[in-house]
Amino acid sequence: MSSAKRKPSRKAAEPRKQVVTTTKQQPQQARAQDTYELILETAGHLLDEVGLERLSTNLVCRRAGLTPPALYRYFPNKYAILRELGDRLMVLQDEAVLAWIDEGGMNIEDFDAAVASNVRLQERVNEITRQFPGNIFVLRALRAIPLLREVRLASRNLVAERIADAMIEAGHKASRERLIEAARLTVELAYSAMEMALEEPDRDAHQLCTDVAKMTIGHYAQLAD
Amino acid sequence: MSSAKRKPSRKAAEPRKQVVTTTKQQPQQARAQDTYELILETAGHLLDEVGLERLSTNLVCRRAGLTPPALYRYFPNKYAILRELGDRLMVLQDEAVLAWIDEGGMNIEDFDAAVASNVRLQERVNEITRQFPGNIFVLRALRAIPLLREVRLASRNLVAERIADAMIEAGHKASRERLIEAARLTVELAYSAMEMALEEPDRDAHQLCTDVAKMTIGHYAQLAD
DNA sequence: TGTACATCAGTGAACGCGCGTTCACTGATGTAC
DNA sequence: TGTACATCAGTGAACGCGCGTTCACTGATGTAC
Repeated sequence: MSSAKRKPSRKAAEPRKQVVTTTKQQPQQARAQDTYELILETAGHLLDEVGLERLSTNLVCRRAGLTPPALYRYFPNKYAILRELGDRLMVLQDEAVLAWIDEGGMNIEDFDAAVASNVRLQERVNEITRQFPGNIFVLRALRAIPLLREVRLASRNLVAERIADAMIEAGHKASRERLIEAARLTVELAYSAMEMALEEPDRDAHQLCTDVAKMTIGHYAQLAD
Repeated sequence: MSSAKRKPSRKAAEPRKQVVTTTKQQPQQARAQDTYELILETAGHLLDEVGLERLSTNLVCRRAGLTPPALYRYFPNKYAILRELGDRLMVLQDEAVLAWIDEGGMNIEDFDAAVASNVRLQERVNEITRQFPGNIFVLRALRAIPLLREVRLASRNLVAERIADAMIEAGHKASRERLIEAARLTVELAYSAMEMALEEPDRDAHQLCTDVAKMTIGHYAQLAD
């Protein structure tokens, strides 16, 4: 579809947005999967080294020992790579949250115990993120690049809905809409704290998680009037 | 200094970081100030149109009706422009917060009244930001570009300290360090909510501010044990 | 189990473009006397 | 109040570079019989 549309090739230096298809092309056969992974891994490490702005497809190729057409076969541009990285990080985080809910992480009456449970979740998610190559830069890209924002928002909204549903099951009185809205905000708060912990490592991460947990649990409690 | 170091011009494609001096050059004489402002204004509007990634010095020049050396006289690169824009937005926001503190916005005992006061501040800051050209993109740049992060953090830390001091004056028992730490988190929460309101305009902004205010005031109250 | 062939995966080399940056210059603004 | 000169502000044109992208091709992997 994108290749078909590219043919006409207007000569005018048009201001049109040239909507970048972030969907990647044909993925696999045995060794192809390896290079696909190699590209992602290389990009992640390059992010840590040169940052978001200086990452380019050519640079990834050089570093991965590939020629551009090889990369091109799987990713139409650097945003497609970032999108895949962002997708994967979000999925990992989401899984941790959903597992925590399934384990009953939210079925706790006592305030302090609920806070402690929430802290455990945050620290688990933070650890997962810390081990992900290019973590901070991927998170920044998810905020800064319009095409990737939807990945972030989709993840946040999914998690917020599940949290809301779990609260309803636990007998919370507020409406589902209201709970989702509240959960979105608390998830954003957790994101912020995670980025703070990653970007300012001299900060007391445990204290940060505890504060976030107290604000979160307190907010849900307050919502029950 | 940077020009002196540039002379040797190694032929090797070095991986050295070439530290980008974001400090701008000589600013003013009568009309020069106008072009300086024109550059910033043009950049702000271009951000809204093409986004952060496609903004370039050449593009700003074309749009502003200037030749590259004219821009170059004041800004060594596009990051310097973004830095100045970010600086200005942060200063505007900070002034609003400090004015609110001076007006006694924090000297309120009653929970609901304190929440209402906090909401008023947030809405004032949001309005200031909304009127700033390129607002969302400037905020994203402040998160995504390493050189600009310090601008954001400096603003956040300044505001957090003032809030902590105001709380101490109002008789809060916790230590200054602890209060600053808490304030940093609540300021980040306010940033997040502001970005949410800007990026997802169909959201109920007033409700969002109220939730943030409740979490914030609740957190400080809880800190007093 | 081996050969013949189709499809998949990656190469080597090159392209046009816009970016950042610089050159030597002209025109505008201010100032000394 | 007017001229002469220094400094400031901006022009026009060009450069090298790396980026995104594409071409026609070779080599690897799987499959039919």
